[in-house]
Parts: sequence; structure tokens; C-alpha cells
Amino acid sequence: MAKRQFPKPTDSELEILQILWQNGPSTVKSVNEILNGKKETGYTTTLKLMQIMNEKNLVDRDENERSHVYSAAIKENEIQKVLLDKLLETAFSGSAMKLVMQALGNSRTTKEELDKIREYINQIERDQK
Amino acid sequence: MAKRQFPKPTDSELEILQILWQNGPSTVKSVNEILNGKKETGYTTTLKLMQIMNEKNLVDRDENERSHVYSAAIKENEIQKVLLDKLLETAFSGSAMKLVMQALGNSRTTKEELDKIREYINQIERDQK
DNA sequence: GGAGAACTACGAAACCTTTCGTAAGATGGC
DNA sequence: GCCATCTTACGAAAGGTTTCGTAGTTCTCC
Repeated sequence: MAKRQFPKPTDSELEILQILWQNGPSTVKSVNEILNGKKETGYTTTLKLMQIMNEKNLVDRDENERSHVYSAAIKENEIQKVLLDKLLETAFSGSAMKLVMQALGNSRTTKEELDKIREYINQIERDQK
Repeated sequence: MAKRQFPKPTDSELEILQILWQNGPSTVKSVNEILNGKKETGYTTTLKLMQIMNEKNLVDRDENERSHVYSAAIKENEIQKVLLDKLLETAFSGSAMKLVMQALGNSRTTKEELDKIREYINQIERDQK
């Protein structure tokens, strides 16, 4: 199963992908409205961005309706993996441990989440045997 | 202790910072040589980049010698925190747990490292009480 | 002290991202 | 049918990053 090639999304593109992941297939209009909740963004700006993302195959476009419906063409997981691997490489010299410890140190993580992580670590160790 | 303001480094700048962090204060020449181990890079390209980084206060420059000596002006930790927070926000919707589990899942982490992480989690839980 | 080597400085080109103005096409109500 | 409105398409400007050619400066050593 060959991996389809897709370019690393830019920051703006990632914001839009987030919206599509959370809300499912959406029109430019609705994406733009959500975007405007965070920061003022012109309609045609959002439109153009999504058109470019379509060219890059970051999103699919359904043109059956007058208002085209866009949907994310890649899974959230895939992008997370790509970006995480890159950060790991460029900022943490490849050490997942350093990255994980920073992440846990910086953010408030609840006891339940910590327990889940610990359980996950246990599982990895079991699998490694 | 007010935090000095520094701009988020670009990808190329981050590569150079990495080299400075790992090798300590360095001349353009030596940075460029290391850079060339990974990818072909013209000398003046590296020079210009480091000059710009100096203007942005990402690196300090010692001009006492004819070959100026550059050193990272920010700690590796600080940049790691900035970039990690940003990734957390933009790609993981703020969930450190999801990020940590992805990181552990993707990469080969040794048993020793996993143990260290577990110990760190224990410590966080102790401190939270 | 002159030639060549090693550096730095500067400016501009090429490229990418982001923003938005404007035009043109489709739709719906009157 | 016609006007107002919604939507897409296009192009270009503005800003940032990356690359590199060229010129100037300093040093070395014969």
C-alpha cells in the first residue's frame, strides 16, 4: 500500500484542516465563519486557501452543489505523524523521550490521562518482548 | 524576570541552531561544513542566514576574530517549548496525551527511556497532590 | 608590497504564503 | 426577464524565506 504523497500543510492550511476534521465536509462559507470566530478573515481569502489546498490534494471538493463542499483528504493521524516526526527531528534531535518529557512538563495533564499514558507504556514494553 | 521576545525560527534557522547547540559557538565555515553533510548549501547562503539570525537576536556574534563566532542566543529548551506548544495547539487540539501517545507509538523508544518516562509521570503525580 | 585566499557585506532574484479586489457565473424572488 | 445576492475564479500585491553572485576587506606569505 503505497503512501500517497502530500505536502506538509502550512499554518493556515492546518487551521482549515482542523475545522474539516472536527466538523466534517463543509462549505467555504461555514469554514470561514468558524475561522472568523478566532480571527478576522475575508471570505475570498478562505476560498482561495481552500482552492489551493484542493490543488495540493489536501482536501477533496464536491462540486455537485452550487456551494462546493470540501472535505479533508488526509487523516488527522497522518498529519500528526508527519508534523510530529518533523518536530522530533528538527528540534529534539530525534529523541522521543525528550519530547515526551517536555510535553508532559509543560502542560497540565490530568491524573486520568497520565494513567492512560502509563498503561500505554506498559503495553509497548509488553509488545517489545 | 521578563521573557525576552524572539521570533519563531524558520526551518533553515532551526537547522543552524541545532548545530550551534550541539557544537557550541562556531564560525560560519564550520556550520556550513556540517550543513553540507546533510544537503548542499552555498557558503554565502549560510552566511546570510546567520547574519539575519543575528539581526533577529536568535544568535549572538563575537566579532573579535576575523572569522566571526556565532552562538545560540536562546536555550534549546525554550525553542522546544515554543514549538511543542504550537504543535500541540495546531495539530493536537491541545491534548498533550494524544501527542505523547503518538510520539511513543511512532518511534522506537528503548526500555530504559520508557522507564525514565514512567518515573517522570510518577513524579508529576506526586507533585500534583 | 602584491597576489591570492579567506571572510564579510550587500543586494537582488526566485520562490512561497497570505490577503484581497474585481469580475463573472448561478440562483431566486418579484 | 431583471435585479440583488451568493458563490466561484482569477490575478496581483505584500510580505517573508532562501539562495547566490559580486564586491569589498583583511590576512598571509613569498
